[in-house]
Amino acid sequence: MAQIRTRFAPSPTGFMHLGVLRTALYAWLYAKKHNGAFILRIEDTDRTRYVEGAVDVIYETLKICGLNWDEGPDVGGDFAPYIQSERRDSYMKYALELVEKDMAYHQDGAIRQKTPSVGNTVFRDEIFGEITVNNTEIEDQVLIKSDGMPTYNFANVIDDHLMNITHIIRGSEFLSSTPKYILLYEALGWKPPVFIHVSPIMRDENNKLSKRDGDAYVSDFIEKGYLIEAVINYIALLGWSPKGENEFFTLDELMNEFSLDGVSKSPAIFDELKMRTVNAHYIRNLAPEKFKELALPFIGNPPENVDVLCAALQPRTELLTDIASQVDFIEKPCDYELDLYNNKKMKTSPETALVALGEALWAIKEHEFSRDDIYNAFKALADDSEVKIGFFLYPLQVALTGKQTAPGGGLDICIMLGKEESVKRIRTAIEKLS
RNA sequence: GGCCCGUUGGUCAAGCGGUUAAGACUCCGCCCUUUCACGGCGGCAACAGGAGUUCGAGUCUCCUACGGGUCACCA
Repeated sequence: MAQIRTRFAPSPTGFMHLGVLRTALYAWLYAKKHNGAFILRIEDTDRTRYVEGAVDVIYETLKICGLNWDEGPDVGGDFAPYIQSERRDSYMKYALELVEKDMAYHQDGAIRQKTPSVGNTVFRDEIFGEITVNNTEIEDQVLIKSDGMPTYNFANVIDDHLMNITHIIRGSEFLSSTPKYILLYEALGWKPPVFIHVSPIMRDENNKLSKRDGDAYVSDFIEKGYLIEAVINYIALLGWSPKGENEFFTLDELMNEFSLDGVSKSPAIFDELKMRTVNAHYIRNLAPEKFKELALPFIGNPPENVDVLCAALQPRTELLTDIASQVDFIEKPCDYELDLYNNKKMKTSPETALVALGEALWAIKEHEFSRDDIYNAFKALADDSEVKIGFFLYPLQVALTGKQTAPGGGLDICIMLGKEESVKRIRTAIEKLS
């Protein structure tokens, strides 16, 4: 059997939409799963929409996603060029061939295909099954516009055939125009490729996820602190479901798992909350060094023991961008009211805090500066006075951070900040309480 | 409006004639615990509606409703 060849054919608009990325992903997965080739072709027949640098955005996005292409404008290939505006001559040739065969005609400077007015056009879509359309529904379509450029549909058919594309994976908005494609393949005497239409990603029940919503671009999500692997994983599952229970996949795993029969027919509503939790999962599973590398830019001036900080931050980070608000105490404790020392569960108050902090000072000074040693000191203290250890550690947290919730308990923060800084902050807190 | 397609919890979804109708996210409890998280355990919650076919229908057929797509010399 011939090699499977899929293609991704975006128009260079300057941005990569999530839905577009998913289509590219499916095309890539399908090709790679079957040891096929993934072709990148730029569809720029509409010169009025040309945007400077837009092609680079496409390259960059595919690269960070790991969707490598086997043929394309930059890497070349046996069927170059891969930019439609550079392929102009071939389109006219086939259009004229159809005119020659009396299957198309000139009109107002354009060339239109003659389409039958009786009978049905039937085709099969791998997702939707067999679809039948009455030919009376199909108008004579324009092949070449009066400016000499091919229409999108015509260029597509020609290019896909010339590039030996075997499977066309694209958005379901093309389902309705597929009969036109079929008619064109028939007129040209070519074998149509396999059609695979994928339903759109929706913002809500009524609207597609779109540029107007402001945050539908891949770049938006990266800026928000998403890991690209998480984005890929999430959108892969939007509209496709794997066989087993596992919902987390690397690109390679997706490639192995991917199968057309798991692709759903109905549109899927995008849920950022869920994508966020997928992202959180990816962040938690990062190697500590990797997390540190990604987190550092968001931390500012790191504390004495940055590794402890990162270890505390990692399970508390869903998006890289929510690190900043968690580390605002590192430079100096946040401003706080004495009331913050009141905690019902810990049975603490400003008064008890004063005592607890005095003990904390002792515990830190008299013991090895390690988490375990200081913990044991507090534990003994707590057991002696028959209180929970939080009786000592919660006030410590407040003194060190000025915050009710922190990435780690009092002791963790203490270790993060280091002995000297901790002692300094505890002293300041004691003054404030006195 | 014509044509094409779709419809399982709030969301993603499994299911492909016989199930107590999976799982994940959200939400709510409980446990763990020095806060908050992580983690563990448990819970709430669905076959759009109506006719058929069948011993039996979420699964097949038809109708209705709702939703999407498309009807360009845009892509």
